Amino acid sequence: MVPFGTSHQSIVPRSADDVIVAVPCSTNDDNNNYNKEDYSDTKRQRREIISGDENVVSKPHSELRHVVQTLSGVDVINDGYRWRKYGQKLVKGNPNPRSYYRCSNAGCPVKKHVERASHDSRLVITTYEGQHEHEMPLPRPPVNQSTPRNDANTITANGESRPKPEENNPVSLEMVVHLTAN
DNA sequence: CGTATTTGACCCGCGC
DNA sequence: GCGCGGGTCAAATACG
Repeated sequence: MVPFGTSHQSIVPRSADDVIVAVPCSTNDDNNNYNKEDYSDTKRQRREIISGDENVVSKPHSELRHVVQTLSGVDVINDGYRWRKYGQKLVKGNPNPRSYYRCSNAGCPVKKHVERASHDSRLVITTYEGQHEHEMPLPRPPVNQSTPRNDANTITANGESRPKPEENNPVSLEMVVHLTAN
């Protein structure tokens, strides 16, 4: 079903530099714990509640929250989906702005927030909310992508989709996925 | 022309 | 009750 809707995180970044390794940490967030802020979404729900009438009752909390930390130079991790930016905010405790994205697919409620670590500009924290119920639209024209990398990103259980850091991967890639079945 | 991005304003929940 | 902080919307603008 979805790329990362299960226990395994098959996030397949096809950007230039991202990674692939994902650690299914759900309990022990000690070492990878980067959440200085607990990602508390407090006022987030009000929208769904009032606009959802009562439909929301159907799915009280079936949204998964994936926190992906990527050590990379770019803040936009291309996971294969089309994201539309709908906001940006400067949050406290972090000099870097947080960007809000929504899946461009019709009917796809998935959202994601992207922010950089306050003390590590290379560390990008992407928080996914919800699950994609569709396939990767990937606007990529199937004409004849002779792209050397990508397309072969079929995540493997080994997480060996490493396309190959041919661009710039001076930094060690570290990615931590935090699944929160909320 | 259509789509995506940008930016400011508005709204809401929580803490004091 | 007020202020702060965070999240979302919507209009304008830029780009393909």
